Amino acid sequence: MTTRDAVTDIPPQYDPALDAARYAEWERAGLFHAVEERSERVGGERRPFVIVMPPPNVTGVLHMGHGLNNTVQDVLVRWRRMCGDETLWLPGTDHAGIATQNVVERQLAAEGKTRFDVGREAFVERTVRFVQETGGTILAQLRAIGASADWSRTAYTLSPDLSRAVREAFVRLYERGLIYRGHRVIHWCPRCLTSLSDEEAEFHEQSGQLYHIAYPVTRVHAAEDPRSIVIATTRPETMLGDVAVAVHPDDERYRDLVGRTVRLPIANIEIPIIADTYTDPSFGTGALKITPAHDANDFEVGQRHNLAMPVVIAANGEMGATGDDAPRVPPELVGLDRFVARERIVQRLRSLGFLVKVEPHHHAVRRCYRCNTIVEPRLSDQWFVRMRPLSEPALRAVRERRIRVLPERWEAVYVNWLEGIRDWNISRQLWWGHRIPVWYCDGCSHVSASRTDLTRCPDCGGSVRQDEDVLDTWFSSGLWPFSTLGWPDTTDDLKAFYPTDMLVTAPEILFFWVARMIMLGYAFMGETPFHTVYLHGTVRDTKHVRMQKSLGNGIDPLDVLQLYGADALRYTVISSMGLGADTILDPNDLERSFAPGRNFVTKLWNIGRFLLTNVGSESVEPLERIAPDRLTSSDRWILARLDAAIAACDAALGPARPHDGTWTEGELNAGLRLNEYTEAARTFVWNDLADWYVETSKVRLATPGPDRDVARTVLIHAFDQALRLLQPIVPFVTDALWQRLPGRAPNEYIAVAAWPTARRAGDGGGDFELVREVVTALRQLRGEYNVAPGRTLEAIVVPRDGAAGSLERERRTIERLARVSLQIGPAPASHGPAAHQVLSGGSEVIVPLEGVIDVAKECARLRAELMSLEKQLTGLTQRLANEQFISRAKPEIVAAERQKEGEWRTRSEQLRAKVLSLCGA
RNA sequence: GGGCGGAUAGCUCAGUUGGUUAGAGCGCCUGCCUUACACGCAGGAGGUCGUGGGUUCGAGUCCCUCUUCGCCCACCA
Repeated sequence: MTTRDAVTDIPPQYDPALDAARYAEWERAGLFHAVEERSERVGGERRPFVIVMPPPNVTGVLHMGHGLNNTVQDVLVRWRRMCGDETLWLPGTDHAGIATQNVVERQLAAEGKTRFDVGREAFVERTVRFVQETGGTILAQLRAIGASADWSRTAYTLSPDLSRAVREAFVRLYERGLIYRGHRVIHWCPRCLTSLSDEEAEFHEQSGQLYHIAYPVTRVHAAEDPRSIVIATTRPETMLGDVAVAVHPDDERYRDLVGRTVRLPIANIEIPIIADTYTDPSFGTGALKITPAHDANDFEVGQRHNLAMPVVIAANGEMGATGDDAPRVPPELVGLDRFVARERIVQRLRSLGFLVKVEPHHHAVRRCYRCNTIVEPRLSDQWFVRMRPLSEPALRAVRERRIRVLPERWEAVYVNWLEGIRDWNISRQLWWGHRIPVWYCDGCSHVSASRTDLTRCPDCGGSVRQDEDVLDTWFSSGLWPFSTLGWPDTTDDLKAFYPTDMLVTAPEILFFWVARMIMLGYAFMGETPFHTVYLHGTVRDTKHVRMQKSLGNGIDPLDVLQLYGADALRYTVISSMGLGADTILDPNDLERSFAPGRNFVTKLWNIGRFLLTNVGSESVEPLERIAPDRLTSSDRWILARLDAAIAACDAALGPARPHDGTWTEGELNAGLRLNEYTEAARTFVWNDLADWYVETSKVRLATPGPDRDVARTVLIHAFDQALRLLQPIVPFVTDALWQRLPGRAPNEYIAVAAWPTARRAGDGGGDFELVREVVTALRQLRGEYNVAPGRTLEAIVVPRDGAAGSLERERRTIERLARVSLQIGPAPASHGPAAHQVLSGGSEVIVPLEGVIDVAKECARLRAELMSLEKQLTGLTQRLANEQFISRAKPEIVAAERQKEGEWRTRSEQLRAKVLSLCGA
């Protein structure tokens, strides 16, 4: 905004429709562009401050979760930018393997096709096109909420650069022996047709049935009594894949049966009874069916006992077996969905008499985190990352305080997870993602992991084929803090900006993403990727249900922008940002949720409106040139309040980084209290600046003379500083106002203006507190006696020692704010019925109200006040008489209590005298 | 099954190491369009800090019990 509108043209509300143009101007001015040479790590002058944005899914659209996450980051980044750091907020998107593939597959399904109908190459091409069409959406939406990211560095996990980093990372881990191919039971999604990591297979509680099934023991000779072993299972369909029944070796009930066999019903084959300590004798019947191909634990038992591992459920979740195992699945069950088959098998068992009983059973089943399908444990070949060696430095980093996790309680969760970490299945049977850079030789069966595409076997020169699978999408996001800066090359960006500083995200991806970034950061960079992990809460509705599009309880941030503007959205989100606290918003009442933000923006706007119309266009002296003795008590007061507000904001935002790479005890949990920061800035602007200082200044601004200039200077200074304090939260309205302040050059932007520092000068304006007390007391009396607003009262203030002068100087302010005609001095010898108010310092306010005052009412009011005060005083006196308190409480607390007691006593005596004179006994 | 967090005004939440008469926003009541703002101003009502016990001179704050809501983790079929 280079033109300054005539003040009369300023509308009474800020118009958020102008936000987009304003943002475009910021971007044009390059305000958010970080310059690597300025980083002190490469010889520059500035400390770097870097946040890498958690990349949203490339085809995603903005929801409130993004809104919250990115607003938090933007506030931090804007704060540090004003503090003079070379600030980089690095944005980007994630190709989001399964998620994106599922979207495109749904499109295909609408055309009646599957991905197999179109083929791998065409499918990937189509997905690339889809990403090109929709990929920019969410980044544009982030601009709309004001995100001050460095868009020139926008990254994408599937870009050529980052894909090179992914391949490099894979090969290095492979070469270090940390990646291996394993044959084992993994989580399989029969809908997505891919394996999943432990984290991607989420537990969901559900009620089901526990089926008790009798497996008849094979008789040794015809005369033997028929016996059977009863096993319990929640998944009867897997029994077709059973290869044994296991009992505990010490279990007396079955000791004689170990080594014999049972006949598996339906499949009608003989399987052995084995002893294994994995079996818990106290659960159910103490006998356990072993299905190595369809249960991870059974797999281990199977390995120990060298058992066969027949697969009886196909990849798509339908019953079926191949080869020698084919006879296990009866023809009528082949091709049935696993859950249909379950019912059939149960019916069959019942009719055959093998079903002993069915019990209701509550348990947790794993579901695919992308499509919610119940995951099927499945035996297959997958690539794994050996995690133990990687987890050690990641654990040490937190234990040795090179990384802090806020809120602190998540640190224990992080540690607990890393301590029990298991190998990470990184291969996915998908088409959308980074193809695994491994080639198999057709001739010599040599396996090569390669940085470049191979066409010939490096060993024998034979033809090769690349592994069909792609990598877990979280593998590439795990490299994000350095892959986005140019790794594996040693780029200037990497030197200037790695390690980054803070990582801001939701706790739900602590394991998926944060922990892996830390592990991979150490693995490849030898250093932590960031020193602070800030985990914020979740956006929920008023029933505390997580906001989700699919649940229909979401709020579209774009609706909020439209109705109330980006600043209102940001203010609302940040002001409720208690450390780790969830944000509750009402999707059915946007007004209620976002009005506070909008109201605050309007208030700020109108302070500016007043100021610009009243300060005038003449130049304003800078505060430094105003001699201290020209400042009034109100000036000194507001400047002291400003200092306090700055200190409170600084304390709430906290240290930006640890001093020497390690967090001290005191700093570990300090800062990032965004709600406290917001509140400190808000109360200053609204309750101090607007309610008192602006009101006080009105008289001075209307009176020509040297004091008018002082008022103009202090007003402009205080407002300027307040805007700076608020810029990170409400960047649009503060920018609009700040640019219009007198003396501002056209190309100055508050986003890169200096963060305020306290002046710590002057006496703090304590005198003005008495003025405020007098005004408040008079207003209360007006209210108490229902004095008509238009009526000017006569009022007498009897000042405490030495207070007369400052009261006299603020006479017109008091008269205006309280609508009184003021007399300052000793109490008149006599006056008619009057209302009295005794103030804290011993000053007294007397309002004679002939004809209006009700003596009885005033007596009642005074008596009530006296009683209340004396009650408090009694308590206080008792406390001060208590030797235990005197000896054990901190001296400063005792001193404060003593002083308070003195004040209260004086006040109580004065009140008592008033009561006696006005009301008699 | 293990662990963690919340329960404070009608609603949504602050309340740092125990120490003034427990605060804010919204809502509510009364009165005001007082020429920056009715998205506002002034005044006001409203809380036995979930329950029961304990430690302490003193507890919303520390300890234990219970109730309740939520979250994370987990190979008991």
